[in-house]
This record gives sequence, structure tokens and C-alpha cells, in this order.
Amino acid sequence: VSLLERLRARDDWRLTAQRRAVAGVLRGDHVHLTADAVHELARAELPEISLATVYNTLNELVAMGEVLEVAVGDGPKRYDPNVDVAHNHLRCVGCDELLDVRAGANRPKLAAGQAHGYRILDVEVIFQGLCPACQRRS
Amino acid sequence: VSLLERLRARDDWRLTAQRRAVAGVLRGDHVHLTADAVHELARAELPEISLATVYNTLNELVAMGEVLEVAVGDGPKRYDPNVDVAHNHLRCVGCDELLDVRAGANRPKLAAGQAHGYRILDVEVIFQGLCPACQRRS
DNA sequence: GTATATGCAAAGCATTTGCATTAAA
DNA sequence: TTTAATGCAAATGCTTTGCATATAC
Repeated sequence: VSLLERLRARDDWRLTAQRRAVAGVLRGDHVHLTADAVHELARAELPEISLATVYNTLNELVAMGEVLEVAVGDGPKRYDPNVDVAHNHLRCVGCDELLDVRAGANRPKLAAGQAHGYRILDVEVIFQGLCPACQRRS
Repeated sequence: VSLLERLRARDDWRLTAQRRAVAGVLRGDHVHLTADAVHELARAELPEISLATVYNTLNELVAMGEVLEVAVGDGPKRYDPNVDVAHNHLRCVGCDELLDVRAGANRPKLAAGQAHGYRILDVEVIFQGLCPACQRRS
């Protein structure tokens, strides 16, 4: 089921040209675009789309659970349409590239007695390292 | 060995009143202060310290490896002086509280064939959930 | 027709930077 | 005395917001 189809199914959410353009850009399984990049790409299809609308739309998609917000390291947030399959991230500390990696069978668990009364909702795992290009550079 | 002692030992780094104040604030094992909070607290000891100097100092401490920068969720970065013991973080998505948790014996490893040529330097694990107070509130 | 989304420009917040002054070594 | 750190204020980068206009339903 594609993002666009899921959005079409909603009756509480108006499907505008701008939102269709944003959804069109957020297609695929290894996409980690910044708001700015989404704006650039969406503009190819709809030149008059504004950055503010891109931000508004992305925030709505995140609130709906249709897109994942990935904030790691410095720099702008990334938006990841791959919400169905649990996965981890691999980031290059040199160039800030961000890749998806399959979640190993062993999702980390909190050690006993370490929950501090929390109800755990999610575990985020981020591998940090140097990509091949940045290894050569350093 | 305390942070202040380690800093005194450096001969390439001038120990000023401001830097001593920042180091004084970053004492203890469960400290996750924002730059602003460090500024507030440091002001108690040294009223004329500026926020810019706090930022400069924190960045230097991070670059030296004496302090950990923790950027998770929205909101400002936190600074964590607990660099010696590897540990994970537990964050409340409601109020943004941040706690240290012991790293389980099983640090997550990248599945075979998923390294994409990267040289891995670090793994960050962040448990997200609701703290007791925020559970009651919701 | 009516509620909602849009674009624009301005505001917001966290952080960094340029530069003249001050202080550590 | 020399070199580096400070404070201030302005600039930056990302993101959000207010409001009049346009558009989906």
C-alpha cells in the first residue's frame, strides 16, 4: 500500500496538489530527505509549492504516523517514509549520509530494574561511523 | 579523575574562571543539561559569564572528548559529562526528561553484510517512552 | 458555500561568529 | 608581553506562525 493510496483513503485530510507532490517525493524504502530537499524535488512537479507548506505537510504526515522523523547529529531533520518495516540507521559522521539497515533479531532491551517506571514505546538504534568515501578522505 | 582535574592537566588549554565555572556545573553522573541550563547554573558562581562563552566552552569540551553531546528529539542539545562509562539513554516523549541507563550486555551489532563499507565508531541506543508523571497525565 | 490549505513574509529559537577588549601564561 | 579567551551584538540556519487569498469538498 503506497503512501499516496493511504492518504487518498483519509476523509479527514484534503488531498491537494501540494500534498500529492510531497507524497510523490516520499516514495521508496531508502529515502531520508531534508525538508529542503523535499521542497526542491516537489518543485519539479509543482513549481509554486512553498517551503512552509512542505514543512506543514511533513509535520502532519509525521503526526499521522505516515512518515518517520529522523533527527540525528547536527543539521536538519530527515523524513523517512519507511514506517512499515522496523529498521535502524547508519550515519556517516563525516558527510552525514544516512542509510537504513535491517534491525538485527536482537532489539536491545532495557536491563531489569532500569525502567525507572517508564512505559517504553520505542527503541532507536543509530550506528555511527565513516562511509567509504570519508575513510579515504581522512 | 574529575573533569576539572583533567582540564587542569592540559597545557594547551587555558583554565579561565568561565571554564572552571562550566566544568563545575558538569559534575556528576546523571547530568544532561542544555547550554542554557549550564549558563544559568554557571551564573550562580560567575554572574558575568556569557552564553556565547558557554557554547564555545561546551563545544571545546565535546571536541576534546571530555563531554558528550546528546541530541535527541526536538529541543536543544544536552551535555553529558559521563564519558567514561558506556551507557544508553531513556527519554520521555512527553516532557523530554532524559535518564542514563546501564548498557545491557548485548550492545547491538550490525547484521552481517549491512556495513555498506562503513567503519563503525559508535552505537547510540535511545529508549523512548513515557515517564511515570506523563503516564498519569495522559 | 464553507471550512481548510496555501503562500508570503515575519517571527522564533538554538547556535555561531566577528571584533574590540580583557586576562592567562 | 604575547597569545588566546571573553562579551556583546549581529548573523545564521532551520522551523514555525499570522494572515489574507485561493481551493477542495
